[in-house]
Amino acid sequence: MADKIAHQFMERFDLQANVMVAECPSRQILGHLTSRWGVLVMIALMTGTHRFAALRRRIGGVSERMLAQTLQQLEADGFVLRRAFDVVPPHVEYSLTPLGQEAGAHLAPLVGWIETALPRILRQDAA
Amino acid sequence: MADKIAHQFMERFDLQANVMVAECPSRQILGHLTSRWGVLVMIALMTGTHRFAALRRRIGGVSERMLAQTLQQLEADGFVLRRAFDVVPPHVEYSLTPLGQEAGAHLAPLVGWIETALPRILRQDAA
DNA sequence: GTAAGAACATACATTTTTGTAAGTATCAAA
DNA sequence: TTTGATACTTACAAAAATGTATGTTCTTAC
Repeated sequence: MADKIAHQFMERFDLQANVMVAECPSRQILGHLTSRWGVLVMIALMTGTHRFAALRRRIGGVSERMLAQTLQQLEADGFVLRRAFDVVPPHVEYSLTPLGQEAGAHLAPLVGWIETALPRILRQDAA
Repeated sequence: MADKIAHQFMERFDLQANVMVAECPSRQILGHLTSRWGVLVMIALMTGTHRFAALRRRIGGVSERMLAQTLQQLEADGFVLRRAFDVVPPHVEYSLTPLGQEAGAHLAPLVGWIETALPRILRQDAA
């Protein structure tokens, strides 16, 4: 699917990926990582393994549909690891892969900065 | 407008903003900064002042409409400074405000990491 | 004199994203 | 026995994002 296409471009961008180029696969990865729920899922998983319902409770406002979709995307990119136990009721654990932790290590500071800078940012708005 | 509402919530989140809370204004800021074109505009402006057309050429795939819209949003948040010279044809320069540079300082590493890690990320996909 | 460039605004159409509601299977608690 | 919890999926609908095309206004280059 879309993955095969990415690999074709990959050969051209292997030497130097560039997000400024529309066709560069890095664009899509950036998109997944900075998607509305993607960032929050990554941040939430930075604090350790979580189950689906736990993530949903932690991330205010996500619908089940969006959470599932986002997790699948991040899993496909290799950022999230999904471990399912074959029991009933179902038990599934989500965590970050080593690659995901690297990404998270860059997302966390950004989010952290926004949270602490928020008062300054909002004050600026009025000006 | 929406700004006034943000300030109302602000009082509650002034002590500690939290992106995990749906109503926290930090969510919107995060959204602007990580929007499809927002990230790229910020990154582009990290390298200095640019004119509208220059930004458009630099950021592959942006339409005039989206670039203008994104720039206005970032300007409203206080991340981007717009300087217009009253000449004809029009001359407008965009740059990052101090606040914008702080934000950019966190976005750049993220994007940089994605670009260098891309080969690893894409290989992971196949697995 | 006609085309091109500058930095957008605006209307309209389409695409993408997101939400809502309901369904699935099984077990434990009330 | 009805409800709740678990982790989803699917269909349908509404909302949001994005693209395309056109217009503006004046000047310079061809």
